[in-house]
Amino acid sequence: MIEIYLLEQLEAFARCGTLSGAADELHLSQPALTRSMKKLEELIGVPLFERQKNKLVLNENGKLTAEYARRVLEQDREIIGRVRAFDRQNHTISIGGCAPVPLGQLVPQVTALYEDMTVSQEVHPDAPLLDGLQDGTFQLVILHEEPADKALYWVPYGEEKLYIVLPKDHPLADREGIWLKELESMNILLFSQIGFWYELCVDKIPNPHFLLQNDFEAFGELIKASNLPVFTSSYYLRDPNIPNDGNRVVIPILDQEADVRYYLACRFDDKKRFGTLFKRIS
Amino acid sequence: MIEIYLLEQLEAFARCGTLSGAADELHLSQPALTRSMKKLEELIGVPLFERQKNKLVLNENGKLTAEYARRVLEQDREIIGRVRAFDRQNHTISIGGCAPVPLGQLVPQVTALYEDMTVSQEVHPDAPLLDGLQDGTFQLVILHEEPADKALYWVPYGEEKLYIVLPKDHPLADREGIWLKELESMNILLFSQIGFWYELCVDKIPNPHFLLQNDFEAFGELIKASNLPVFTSSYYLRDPNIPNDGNRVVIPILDQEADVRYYLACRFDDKKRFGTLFKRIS
DNA sequence: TCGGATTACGTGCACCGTAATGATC
DNA sequence: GATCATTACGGTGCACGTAATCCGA
Repeated sequence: MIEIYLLEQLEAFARCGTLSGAADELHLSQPALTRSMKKLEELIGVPLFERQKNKLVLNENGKLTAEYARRVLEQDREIIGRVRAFDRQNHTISIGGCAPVPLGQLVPQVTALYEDMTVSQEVHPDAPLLDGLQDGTFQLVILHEEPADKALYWVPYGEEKLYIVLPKDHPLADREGIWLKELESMNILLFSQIGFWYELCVDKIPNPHFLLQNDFEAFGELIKASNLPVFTSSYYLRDPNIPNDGNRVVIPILDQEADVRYYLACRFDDKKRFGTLFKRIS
Repeated sequence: MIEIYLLEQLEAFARCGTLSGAADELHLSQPALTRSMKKLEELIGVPLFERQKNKLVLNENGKLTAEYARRVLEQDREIIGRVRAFDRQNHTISIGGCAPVPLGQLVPQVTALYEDMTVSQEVHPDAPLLDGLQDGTFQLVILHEEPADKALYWVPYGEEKLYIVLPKDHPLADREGIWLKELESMNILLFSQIGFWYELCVDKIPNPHFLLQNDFEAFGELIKASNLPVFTSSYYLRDPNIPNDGNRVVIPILDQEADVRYYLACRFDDKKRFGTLFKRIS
């Protein structure tokens, strides 16, 4: 068999054109390469080089061998990466969700339940989540529509409802409920990482004026320091850490899409694997 | 980089199931394999085995690695064979012909002209010869029909005409010429290696009774010792070594297909390569 | 004179084998 | 006791480096 190091050296020589160049690149001496190339020729049993007095050139056999060498080297190199990736994949649970709130609830549960696993999370719209479930990118996903795919197993995973918080002196402040379309052209403070909610707002509010904020701390400060309208949800209303300062009123959004049920799904193959998780939830 | 010998050893272990079995097969000691497998694990950086007290089993990572190993090993093994075949191909001229007579004339010419090349010859019908020219099986072919393919270069290469030799007391012995169909049901001595001539005779003679002979010497003896009809050609008639013993008469075959012109062809790419050969011939 | 290939020679390490140990059936 | 994996230790082959030589621009 031809060992990898020989192919590596041939490949380097094929690229560099001279033994000295290749030796330099490989951090080897010229004599080492001379010997290796001879050995390779001997091993294969046909001349691979045209030996001019002061120059070594690949002949047609040599060029062909170098081409094959490249392929073998690539495959050989790939092994380490692929196996590591495979191992990693078996030690991480990747969770995707359409919104951060249910994700934030699920991740600690999963982390606690599967102690030796690494848990990763990503926010994406429903469609790529379903794709990701199929191609192995995700093992668990949280959707806001019932999955129709028969190859999936799923359970309901809570609800979330959208509210708008308005200053008391706002024209709409005395309403019992508000439609998104009524927020036309209004300046609204918006936290950027809210998943599908963002698309919903963009879709339903004509000519929206969102004041996007990436940083959650800063977002909170802006709320306190201003009297701008801001969205919130049933989840945050339950949170006692977010006091209502009395200067704003919380009004439910009336659109049907603002009332969301979440669904936790996995591939049917994985139903057993996540059995205890599903049991905990329901 | 992972050296080939490590992959070889892993592959053997994957097949055998035990280190001792693999060691046996590879003519190595068990400790050598233990060390190699450890080294492989270290190199890749993930566990490849489940180590029970007295047993070593591939885990999922290991199985995957073994699978990759198989592929790399196969590719690596292939190099030697492929390059040798390529080299060989560049040092041999393979000639195909539809009949042995023109082949027998061409081969010595080619051998003399291209001294450092090995010359091989094969007899086949025209169609596979043309295919072989395209796929590299042959570099030169002798056909008995003008090639229509524009990608080929060709020159006329002599003629050959078919005769039948009959005993003087044969009913047809006084004829000036004979049609093949008139040889219906006749016992005829036939040398087996005559290329397309055989197909011609089978096609044109109704209910043929050929006495096939593989050995050329024996064929000659049979002619002498019998008074059976036998085919010959213009080529052999010119040969003074084949005396006419006076007991038979030579009568030309009248069928148009019995009058053959040969054509020497090569791929147009090779026209230059065989330039001197073509010049010699014409 | 410099850069490149090859030859000659010495060396160190990596891979191997033998022997011994532990463990399971 | 037989089989299998692992550890310990000693040996050796071989791939490497250094130095020297040859050759051509």
